[in-house]
Amino acid sequence: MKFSTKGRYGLKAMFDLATHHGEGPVALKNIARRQEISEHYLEQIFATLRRSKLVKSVRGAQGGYLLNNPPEQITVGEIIRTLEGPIGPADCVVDKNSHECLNQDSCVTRLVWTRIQQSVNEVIDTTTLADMLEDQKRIKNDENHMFYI
Amino acid sequence: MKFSTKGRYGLKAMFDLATHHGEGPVALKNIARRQEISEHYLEQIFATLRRSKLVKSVRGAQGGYLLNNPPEQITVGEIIRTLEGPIGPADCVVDKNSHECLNQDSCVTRLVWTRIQQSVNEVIDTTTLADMLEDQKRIKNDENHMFYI
DNA sequence: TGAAATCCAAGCAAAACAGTCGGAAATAAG
DNA sequence: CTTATTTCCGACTGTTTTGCTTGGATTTCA
Repeated sequence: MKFSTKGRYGLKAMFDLATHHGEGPVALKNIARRQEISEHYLEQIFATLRRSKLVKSVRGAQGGYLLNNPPEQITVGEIIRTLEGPIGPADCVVDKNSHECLNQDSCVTRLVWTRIQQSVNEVIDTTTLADMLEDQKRIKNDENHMFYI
Repeated sequence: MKFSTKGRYGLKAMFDLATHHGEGPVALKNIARRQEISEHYLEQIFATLRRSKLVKSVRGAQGGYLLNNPPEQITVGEIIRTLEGPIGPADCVVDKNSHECLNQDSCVTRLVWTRIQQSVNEVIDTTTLADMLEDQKRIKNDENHMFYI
């Protein structure tokens, strides 16, 4: 029940991009340094993000990546699903044609998986990069950083 | 972001046990047949469940497993955490001493992971096996089974 | 005594994970 | 025009996790 590094690094990197939104292209090298992620590995992640139109790239010297939409219009859910695939605790709630639910009894456990899936969706689909920028402001203003523990 | 077969089979098996609560020991062979799970693999799962006192065993012929507490007192969360370990989308919200959060910026993404974790906890910690038995009654009463789709 | 069950320890193939490596192509700056 | 910078692309690889299987030992009821 954990996300892989693709999803975790990807969200960090997208948030990094959001903090530099409006300042022109950001080079992977800088994101990699700030977030302590292998640059080559980040390349793979950004290839996926670019193909799904969450970012756009500028090639060549002084190039880099930019958000393809303002932070208000990019949800955590879009980022994570792009990098992790569809979210759900079991195949039978992700893939309609799963063969795990032949038994009628198992439909009840499926109900549990569905509830988990929906509660995760609720969080990730209602949180945008702009919301995260707001969160960061609040964290920065609170000197002892206690409220989020 | 998926549970492994241990968690998924484990919940199915525990629900199976719950449906036979009060009828004496249930043999793994029967659970395995009903839920279409390898019997030997189920053994491993039940070894874990037994060590964490969610079930008790009766050895020998006519033996089997029983819930160690009534279905009202066993939550989905207990079962899943026993079999999957602590739940959370990233190490930094599961393991306090994780080294992933050195950068202050990353605390914001951590806030997202925490919200996901809490919303999953809310579901699994408030659902008991007794709730699932109730769900099954509702499903059985609804002939066309449409409400849970 | 024997069948039915849990208990226990190992082993193992396949898949997923988390990268690395080497170079090609594009572009801005000097 | 050249060079440094940067994205782009594809292949490869070691490690870990997953999802079992196998083979037996032990307990207990009939």
